[in-house]
Amino acid sequence: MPRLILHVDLDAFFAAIEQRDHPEWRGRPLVVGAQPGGRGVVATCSYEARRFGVHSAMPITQAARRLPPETVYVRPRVAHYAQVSAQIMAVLATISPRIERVSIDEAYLDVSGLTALFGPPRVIGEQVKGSIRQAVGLTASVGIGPNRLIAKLASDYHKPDGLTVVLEEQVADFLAPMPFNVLRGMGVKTAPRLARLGVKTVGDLRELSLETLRQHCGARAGTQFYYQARGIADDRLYPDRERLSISKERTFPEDVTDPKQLAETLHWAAREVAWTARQTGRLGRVVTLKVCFYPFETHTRSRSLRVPTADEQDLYQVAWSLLASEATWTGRPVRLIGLGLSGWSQPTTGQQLDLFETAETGRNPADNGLTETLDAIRHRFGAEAIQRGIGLHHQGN
DNA sequence: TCTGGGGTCCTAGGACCC
DNA sequence: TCTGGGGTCCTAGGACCC
Repeated sequence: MPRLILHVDLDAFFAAIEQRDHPEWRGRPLVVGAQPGGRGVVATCSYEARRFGVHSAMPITQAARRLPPETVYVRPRVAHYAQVSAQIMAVLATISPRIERVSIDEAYLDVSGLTALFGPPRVIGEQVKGSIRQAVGLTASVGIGPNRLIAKLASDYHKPDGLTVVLEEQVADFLAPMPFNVLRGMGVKTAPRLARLGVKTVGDLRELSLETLRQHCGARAGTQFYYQARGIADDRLYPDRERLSISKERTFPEDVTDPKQLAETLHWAAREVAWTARQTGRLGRVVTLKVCFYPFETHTRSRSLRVPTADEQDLYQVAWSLLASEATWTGRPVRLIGLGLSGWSQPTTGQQLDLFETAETGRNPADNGLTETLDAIRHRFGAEAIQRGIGLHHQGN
């Protein structure tokens, strides 16, 4: 008995919310993202803007050249979109409790057992679209298939406001004529490699042997593509996946060489990351510094701490020492700098638990109380340890 | 022509341990 | 003295996704 997986994807989500909230912007090209002239990209744009060839991830300068003067440009209001998203997810959960939210505007539902209650797959799809429209006044595209891949491709098949059902016996015919780069994991690096072999459609790709695919795409990805081309993919949901890392980064309007400005930005990132970590009850052991130079040359440096932390001073000091220990970076203009925390572990000391208590009181993360708490840990484990990021799992490091 | 910000996953080498 | 192979951790980079 094949499963029935439903994928729901809100149409031009950010742009649709802005047009919903601002009737005067309806029917006009609208871009949510960077301001024209700045550094940045299109996050989402309205269908009116797409008619000019503009799409997500397009550099804003390029988009602005294509779009007419009446175009509306707005900065993303992510917190607001997240609220709308939560409303939608709540409504979806009333249709099937087996739900996996994959991003702010996408979710999978396992609707395998629902045909007895609602009727055939198409009726379930209509129910999903109808309840979203009723709850938040937005349209969504829905795809239903025997697994995640087919459901996702089906929701992409008709946009916007689409509904596509692909039954198991239709999978092969559905896939064969599609451009092969619709497969998951087929990006700007891998696709050209296969295109050189003469592959154009999923049907073409299906002619390649497992060995050939693994040779050109790597063992893992190659195997994935082999099965995807045959419509074989995961049909499970992963509802409660824990976030594995927290990070904050900033691209400067113009490249920066001033160390003071880099330090300030790292301070800001450390404060934000530490705050989020504490609010979600996490202590991390791995601090990662990310730096990007002209022209888009990106580097990361990370250090594993012996004592997990969620303290902004710790994060800042580790990141700064990682930056400072790279002699060849000194003086180079920096385009982007950021900081991440990962490698969660349970709090092991009373002082660490105090961090969360402080977070729960809602006090400003810059509050000195937190630093005092960390001082206690420093005292217990050694100041040098925390200041240097302690790190040093291996001798001689 | 220029490329955000937040993520996940994979690969690969070296260290270390058994 | 010389040798293997597996497993895990750490680190850096890269591809990809929304």
